[in-house]
Amino acid sequence: MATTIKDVAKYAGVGIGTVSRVINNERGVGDQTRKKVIDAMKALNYLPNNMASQLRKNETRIIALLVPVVNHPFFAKLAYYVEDEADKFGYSVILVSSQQRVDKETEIIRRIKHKKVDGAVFVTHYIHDEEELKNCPIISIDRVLGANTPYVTSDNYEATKKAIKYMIERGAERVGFIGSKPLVDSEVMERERAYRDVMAEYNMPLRVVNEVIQHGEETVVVADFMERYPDVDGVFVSGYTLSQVFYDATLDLGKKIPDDLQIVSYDGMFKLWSNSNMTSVEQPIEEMGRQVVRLLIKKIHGEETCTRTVLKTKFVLGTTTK
Amino acid sequence: MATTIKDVAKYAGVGIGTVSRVINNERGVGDQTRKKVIDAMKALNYLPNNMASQLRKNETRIIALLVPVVNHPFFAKLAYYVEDEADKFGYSVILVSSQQRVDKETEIIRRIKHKKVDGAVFVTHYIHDEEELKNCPIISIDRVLGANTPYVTSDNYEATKKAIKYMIERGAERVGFIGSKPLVDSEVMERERAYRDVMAEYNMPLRVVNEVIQHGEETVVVADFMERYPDVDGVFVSGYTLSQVFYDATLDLGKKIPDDLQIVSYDGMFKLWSNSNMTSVEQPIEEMGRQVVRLLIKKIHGEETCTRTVLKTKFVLGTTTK
DNA sequence: GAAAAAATTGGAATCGTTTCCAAAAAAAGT
DNA sequence: ACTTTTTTTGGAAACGATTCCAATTTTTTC
Repeated sequence: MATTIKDVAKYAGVGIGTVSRVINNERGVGDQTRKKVIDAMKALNYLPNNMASQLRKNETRIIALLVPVVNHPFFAKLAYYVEDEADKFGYSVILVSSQQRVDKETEIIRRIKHKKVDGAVFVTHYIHDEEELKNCPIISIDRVLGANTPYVTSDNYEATKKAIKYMIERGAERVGFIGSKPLVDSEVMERERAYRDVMAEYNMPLRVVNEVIQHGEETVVVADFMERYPDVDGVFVSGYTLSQVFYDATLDLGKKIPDDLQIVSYDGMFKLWSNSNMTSVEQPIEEMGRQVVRLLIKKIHGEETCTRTVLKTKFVLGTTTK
Repeated sequence: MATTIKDVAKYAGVGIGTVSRVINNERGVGDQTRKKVIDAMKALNYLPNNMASQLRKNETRIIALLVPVVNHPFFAKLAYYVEDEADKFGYSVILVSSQQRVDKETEIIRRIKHKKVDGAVFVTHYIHDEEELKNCPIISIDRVLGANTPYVTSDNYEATKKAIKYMIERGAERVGFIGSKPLVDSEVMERERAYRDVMAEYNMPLRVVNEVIQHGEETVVVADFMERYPDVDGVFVSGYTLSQVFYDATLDLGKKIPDDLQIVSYDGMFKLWSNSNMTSVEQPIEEMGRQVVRLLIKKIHGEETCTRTVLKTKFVLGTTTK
């Protein structure tokens, strides 16, 4: 029953092609004609049917954003900026939380192939057949998915080096590293490499725990770390959840922060307490979100994109370092 | 270049109607024929084009979820459950953060009318022309949008009453209420009503601050409250952000919680500190998310739905009450 | 003022499904 | 064996836009 382009054409006394041209703001329509059409659209309360134009143009103008969980400051902020940037280009975002389930990723790939979405941003960490990803416009964050999948990341190596040296300069002598190892090849692993390099440079022994951590296991891993290295006086914590758990655990152990123990985190929680916050490497979430969208749209349109985009982090001083 | 239903039909040596029936799992196809078609689909690596079937069926199988911000535990969790439930019915969810902008809401209504989405869930708080919402499948949370817009809410009145009485039973004598007033008619206002009723019942004077709070103004409002009522020994805080700000502020003022001052929040933050958490009324987020989706899908299909759904909250004891 | 070039216009064909109707085949009833 | 009923099948029409080409009109050029 809805009014279609035909109704508008008839009402305005023009052809459907002309109406289409007016809708899409194309040039090549006379001024009076254009006005007639616009008036007709108003009079009939016409709204173009998106599904029809999608079919004809073969694009949905929808992208999928796949995150492990929505309820996490990093992903939530990322989702916001992705949505905001996509909107600027006329794209909507479908948000999917993989919640540790591989099938969700495969499902998104399926949706791309079914033309339910035009492309996707992957922030999750599962393994895929490289073949499966062929011709799928996908961009990932931090993670190396294969030759045809560009990714955006932050300067993990340099930022970690700087953070650790900062603690050492402020007196830390027994420096540890605690992290959660990603399942797949990811830039996140650069953090451990940076730590090892700094330790070598200063001739300090390694104090590392960096395993694949299941959701909920953080407490155990942290306890394990503190048991193995009870003498640490400076720790680099990789990741938001771990840093939160680690901080709480050290307080429970009666450590004075930062006097007994300095902490720096990568992507750590900013606010700890009324007047205290963690010294941390802050990722440029906004820039990451916007970049990833711009790259994806380029890829959707078949343009060339650079495969690796590294963005600068910010070192934010808090109260967990001297 | 993609394979279409026609290619499958030709390959299998059947009509396109038959193929369509197989795709949609309809009955009325002979067993051998069905097998032939399935084999053909596999052989040709056929994937139905969603846009085409959407156009024909006049449905997108997409719903929009409009929240004020994604980066907020309540909305993030809600988003997760909405997505999960929608997925069960074959719907995708487009997440939009209104970020305090009215135009985003109007934009969603536009998208429904353009058939970009089938319906929407509104969790935001702006005012709309009731006429504009006619024939738009929309469900809201907490908020009364008009006669044709059903909503889901929690038992605000009863839960608040219970929470306040709990503090009084544990010795609170000067009880206050601090909240953020919604812009539109909302069930959230029941909380203040409950507070006033309890105060009347116990013959206690009112200590209320409940205004429309712009984002970022919370600190000022809390300071204002503490200045006006420095003697409070029990406070009900409505809402997540406020409860966080309020708790920090009272600590800064040197109050001992819960000895000097008891706090209960509605939808407050659970974890405050390593071993402390806030006593609060916990909303049944999962149930709210799932219900809202089921109602919306009913509405999309033109079925009748009840206009007001009230779900039970849970009173969770923490360390901010005696 | 005629010819050439440029701008405007109309509408058939198309995108890839679903849906409907009529025809054919199979099953059931007598 | 011949109806009658039921099940299976094929394919035209439809969904509502865009895109292209040819036809028309307008503008420019000489």
